[in-house]
Amino acid sequence: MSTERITAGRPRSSSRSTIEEAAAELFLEQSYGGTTVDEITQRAGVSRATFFNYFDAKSDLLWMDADRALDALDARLANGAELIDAVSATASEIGPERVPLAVTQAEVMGTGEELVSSGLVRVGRLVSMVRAAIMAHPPQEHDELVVAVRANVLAGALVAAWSTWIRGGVERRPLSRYLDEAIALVQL
Amino acid sequence: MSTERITAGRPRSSSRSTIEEAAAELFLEQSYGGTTVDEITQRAGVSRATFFNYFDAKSDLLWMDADRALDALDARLANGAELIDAVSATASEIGPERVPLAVTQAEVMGTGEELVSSGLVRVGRLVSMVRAAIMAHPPQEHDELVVAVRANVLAGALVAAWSTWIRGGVERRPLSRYLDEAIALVQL
DNA sequence: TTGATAATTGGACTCAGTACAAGAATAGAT
DNA sequence: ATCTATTCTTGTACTGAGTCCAATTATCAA
Repeated sequence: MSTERITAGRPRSSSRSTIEEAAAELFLEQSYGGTTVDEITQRAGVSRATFFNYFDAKSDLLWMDADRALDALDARLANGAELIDAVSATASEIGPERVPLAVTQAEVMGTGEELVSSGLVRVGRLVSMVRAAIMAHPPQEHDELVVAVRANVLAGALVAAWSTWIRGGVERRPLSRYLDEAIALVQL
Repeated sequence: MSTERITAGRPRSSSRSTIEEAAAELFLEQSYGGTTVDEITQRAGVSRATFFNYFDAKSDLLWMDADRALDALDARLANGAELIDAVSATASEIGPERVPLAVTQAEVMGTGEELVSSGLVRVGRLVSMVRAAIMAHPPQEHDELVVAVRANVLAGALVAAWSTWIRGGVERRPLSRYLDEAIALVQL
């Protein structure tokens, strides 16, 4: 993946996963907003500076699962996979337990501004990826507006599928069902 | 609008517009990221606390035009207007000069995380409004996924139109042309 | 003049995120 | 074993956004 060690040097301790676990615990106990980075690193037995070696922002902790999925999608697209195929393949790796902390937190603490905006950052990333994929497979379309609309529409459908799947609760169908249905709705 | 005075009390001085103007100047001189709230309020001749009486966040200053447009759209929808009509009417009020500071700032300082996320917050607001409007005029559709897809798709088309219009530069056509075209692309 | 109301202000505070230099742990080479 | 390059880790100091609140000030109405 991204964090592959190449040469020698001081090896990473298990800091990353330790931090993730400490954060998950604390968020359950105190909620996201009620937990400081200091508390997380203290429980993880790690210095505060180390936290920012591993995460760009506290809100990254809410979206680790989503980010990993987006990374996987990105990798497939970089390999030249067709967009819809790449989406399907990535979705098939997302089991029912892969509900981002952000969602459980939203239920507990309402939809804070930070929660919304950090989540929308991921949507923005998805839109960028979709647009790049569309432009890489140009079905003779170069009109700026048409490309922009297609990218936003497709990304919007994917997000709708994903969020509906999330809200489906325990008895929901697999994510791929929702995706197929959503994509069918926007295929002209 | 929203800030109509009803009863007595100390009247607002011209703080809001003074702050907006000071901020616009400073952003041009120093860029958004290079300007602190302190500097803005100092130039505006106003206390720092007053700034946060008028704005929830520094990034609000980047999106004042967009927020006003969204307010106008919201008001029309609250009055029961049809979604497409409300969008058209609102768009007709947006002249070629109504390019948010965010866009000019993006050209200067690249697409910073804060710029992206604050902008996407507006997209989120638009999606919410579109979804509410769709559910208020139910063409017998109650399936959660279908509603979510429609809302995201339509909002995505609107955003695509708007951002393409923005990027069109000086010689662009009126915003309503872009919107009509984008909406036509997603009308089934 | 008096009172109610609401804007403004200063000041202290919390916390996320940045910057950087010093220290610690490893692999590989000599 | 020792040295060296590499890279993770940590302490520390700092900036700046956003919150909170009590005190002050400007206006309207009675």
